[in-house]
Amino acid sequence: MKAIEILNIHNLKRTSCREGIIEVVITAKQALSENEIRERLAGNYDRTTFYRSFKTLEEHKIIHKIVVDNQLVKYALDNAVTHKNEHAHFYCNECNTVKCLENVPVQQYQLPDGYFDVETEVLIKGTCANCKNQASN
Amino acid sequence: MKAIEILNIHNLKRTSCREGIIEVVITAKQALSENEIRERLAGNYDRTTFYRSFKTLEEHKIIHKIVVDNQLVKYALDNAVTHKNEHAHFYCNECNTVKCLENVPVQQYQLPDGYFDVETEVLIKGTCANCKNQASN
DNA sequence: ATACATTTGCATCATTGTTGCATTTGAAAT
DNA sequence: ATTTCAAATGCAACAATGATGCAAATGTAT
Repeated sequence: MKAIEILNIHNLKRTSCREGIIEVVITAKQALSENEIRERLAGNYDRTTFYRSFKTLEEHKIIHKIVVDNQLVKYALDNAVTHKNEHAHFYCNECNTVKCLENVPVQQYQLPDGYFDVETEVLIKGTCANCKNQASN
Repeated sequence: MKAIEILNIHNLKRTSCREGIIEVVITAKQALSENEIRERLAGNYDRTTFYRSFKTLEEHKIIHKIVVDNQLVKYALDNAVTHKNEHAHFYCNECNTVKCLENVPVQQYQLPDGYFDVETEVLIKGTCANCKNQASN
């Protein structure tokens, strides 16, 4: 799926900023921060534009945001695009990266009476496979 | 358990700021933000002092932090004090409150090979029992 | 090529997190 | 009770993220 197709499907204007963000996020192996996305982008965009683009893409469920410990914000392609389920996220304390665990679905939680859930976020913190290997060398 | 006892157990100096924060959090029915805690406190403390007090109390697992959508930060008494398990948290979209679901333990997630987990955060968003009742009136 | 709604860039501000450093305070020793 | 010193506080300063108003630029339908 190309960035422009995604924008068309959602009836969003095909601006270079939006297109660029989607392309970067599609090809990324991990969730990326605002600055990491900016570095991988050709154009030079204002922070506000970035912020508003992220917001728009989030609202259309093209990307989603993962926040670690308040302040570390990362973006990744959303399930709605990849046609997968809600998944858990993993934050590696060693390399500071966030990965979508696409094969780790969010579990159902039994809520107390009267509670109604809309969405569940699961963030697992620890050491990723990459960093664990390095540690055992 | 009194605030001073808790500080003594952890070998922390009994400063009025720390004591006050613990007392507020112990009696709170929900997780509270920095400002909500400040309002319930007698003394007037600098933001940095607050920040460092929270950090110290967190490090000693006396309180813990719940972050909603990056920016909404709430504090609550930690499991280690109440002798309970790691639990899920609930954010109510209606009344904007965060509650510890002490009876909803965090579930175990099966991670991909090589991944090692240390901690899992679960935040469930939706409507709380209180707000659901009001809606049905 | 034109027109207009949308998006962008810039300015500005709020909230949370963080650090350095001088001053104050808690608590141990006398 | 007084002294002493490590630890905590208050203040200043700064970083990252979120947010809004408004004029200028841009995408897209005509």
